[in-house]
Amino acid sequence: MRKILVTSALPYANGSIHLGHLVEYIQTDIWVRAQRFSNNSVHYICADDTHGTPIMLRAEMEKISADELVKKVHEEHSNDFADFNIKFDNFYTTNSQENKELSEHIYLTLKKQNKIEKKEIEQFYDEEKSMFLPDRFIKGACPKCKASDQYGDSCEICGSTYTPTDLVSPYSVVSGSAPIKKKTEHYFFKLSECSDFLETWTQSGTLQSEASNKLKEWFKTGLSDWDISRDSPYFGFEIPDAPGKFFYVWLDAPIGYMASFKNYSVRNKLNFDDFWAKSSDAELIHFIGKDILYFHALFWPATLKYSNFRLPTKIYAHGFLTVNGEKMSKSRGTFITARSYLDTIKNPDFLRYYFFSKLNESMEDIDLNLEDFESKVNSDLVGKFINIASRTSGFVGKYFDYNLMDSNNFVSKESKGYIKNIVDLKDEVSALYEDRQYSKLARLIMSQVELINEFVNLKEPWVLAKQENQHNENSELHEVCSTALQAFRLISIYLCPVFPRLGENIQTFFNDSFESFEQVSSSALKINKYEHLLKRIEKKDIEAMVNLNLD
RNA sequence: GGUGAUGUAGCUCAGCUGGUUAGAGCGCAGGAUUCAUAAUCCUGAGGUCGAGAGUUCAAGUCUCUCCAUCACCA
Repeated sequence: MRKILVTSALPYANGSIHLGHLVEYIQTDIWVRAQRFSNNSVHYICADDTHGTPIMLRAEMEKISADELVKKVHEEHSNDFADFNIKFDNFYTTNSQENKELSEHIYLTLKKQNKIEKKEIEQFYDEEKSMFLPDRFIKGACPKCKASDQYGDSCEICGSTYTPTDLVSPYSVVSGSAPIKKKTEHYFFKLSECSDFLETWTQSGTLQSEASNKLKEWFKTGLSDWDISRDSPYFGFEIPDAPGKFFYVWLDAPIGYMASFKNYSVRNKLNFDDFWAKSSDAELIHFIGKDILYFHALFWPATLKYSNFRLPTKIYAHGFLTVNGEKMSKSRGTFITARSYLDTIKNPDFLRYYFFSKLNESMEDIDLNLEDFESKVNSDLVGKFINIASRTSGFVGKYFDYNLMDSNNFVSKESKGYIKNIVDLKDEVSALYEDRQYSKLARLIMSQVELINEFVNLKEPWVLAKQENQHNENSELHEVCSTALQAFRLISIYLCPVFPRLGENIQTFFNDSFESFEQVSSSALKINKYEHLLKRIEKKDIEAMVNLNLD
């Protein structure tokens, strides 16, 4: 049995969860559930990422303290995740005592290892607010195309990139005043000294090959040292022995994985070191978006290594979500929040299945086409999959008092064959989950579903049912319906990690509890009266969802 | 500007190390059926595999150039 610690990236406490976020949480949650169905021991950890200037300023705008804001958002995020059946073992916060202690410990160890140095740098400063400004908080006209109100790092209109100094008449987003340049002392993690280690490590099979290739490019230009401090005022942890200096949010964010686990391990009597010490034999697997590969594949392993912790076993990066083929957009109503989906479409399983049917192991972007979403999900899930149970269970109730034939007692070669084929898929199914080849798995399983419907059409149980002698147990009618329903059960076991809510309904229907892929070697002996397991998506609900997200 | 990726039927996507008439699902057209949430099954129409050139007996699959989209970097 493998011992696995899994993380999803920490959502920033500055905004609501949207469908783009959910690609990752759904991908990870399916993976975690599937691992449990493969009888491995998994701990699934996450937290809110709570520090930094944007949080500080937003709290100010809302006239509450940063702590209050972070608490409020944590509750919102927790509810969103819970309602999508993203089942973290711990959803914690980086604004915690555990995280503070671990961050300090790691920093001090790095310092002892001579990996920290102080350098004087020049930064933009807002005199009116008495604070240093990140690039994103300086706006002005683009030097190239003169578009107004562009950010300090790049122009959204013409796409050119530059530094804030290049802007025409720059101003601080915070106060509106013109920023000045000011010198200050910052702390740096000497990443340049870690090049050799990182270059080897990133090519060692921990990353997808695409990701390794991407990183090669960064090594070509050479790694520069990493600025890990920010000046007061800043919402975060103050650096030990450095009054007025705080850890940059990206230092303590990944440490939040450890902190969340620490908090969880204490409550669940697990040994922290079993998972984080250098000698740990547990796997550590990070699911992330490709946009933060840089942090997870360079800064994070370097941080861990030189503070004497274990390194990640795998880093799995996924692509972005587009909606109807385009970047999510507020003006088109395609910047869809998790909550608006839940309020209109209600059932999280639809989105979970849709993402499942499109995700693979690569970093390619995936597209949510809303029309495709509606027809595909209705057709696959309701039209084909659920239909198997819906079209056969009536006969079983009416003529056989809800009793099913045990698959082992099937006499026809066909029935035996269908069941055996599905049972034999077990290893392939669990391997496809493991490798995150979800879309391939979806096709594999749907092809089985189609075979069963085909079989039912061919055997015409409704014709058999007209014959009196078919109403006895173990008749052909009984065997045909039992074959379909046993197959339906097996497929449900395979897909249970994908749609937990539908899975619940199916388990109730069979009076069974699905926990492991091993259960495909058993049969169900009785069903309950069939009630609709799933209600289809309606076009008007999708429209309502889009409308809710229009600016 | 540099780097990486993507570009296959109306839509969403498969096509491993190059090898018979390029596949699936959805959608569409026609038919079968009525057990089932107008669900299911069969048949069919639809593609110069982004464009051009090259290597090869043979290229969607390799090489080069170009175009488009996306991301990252200075």
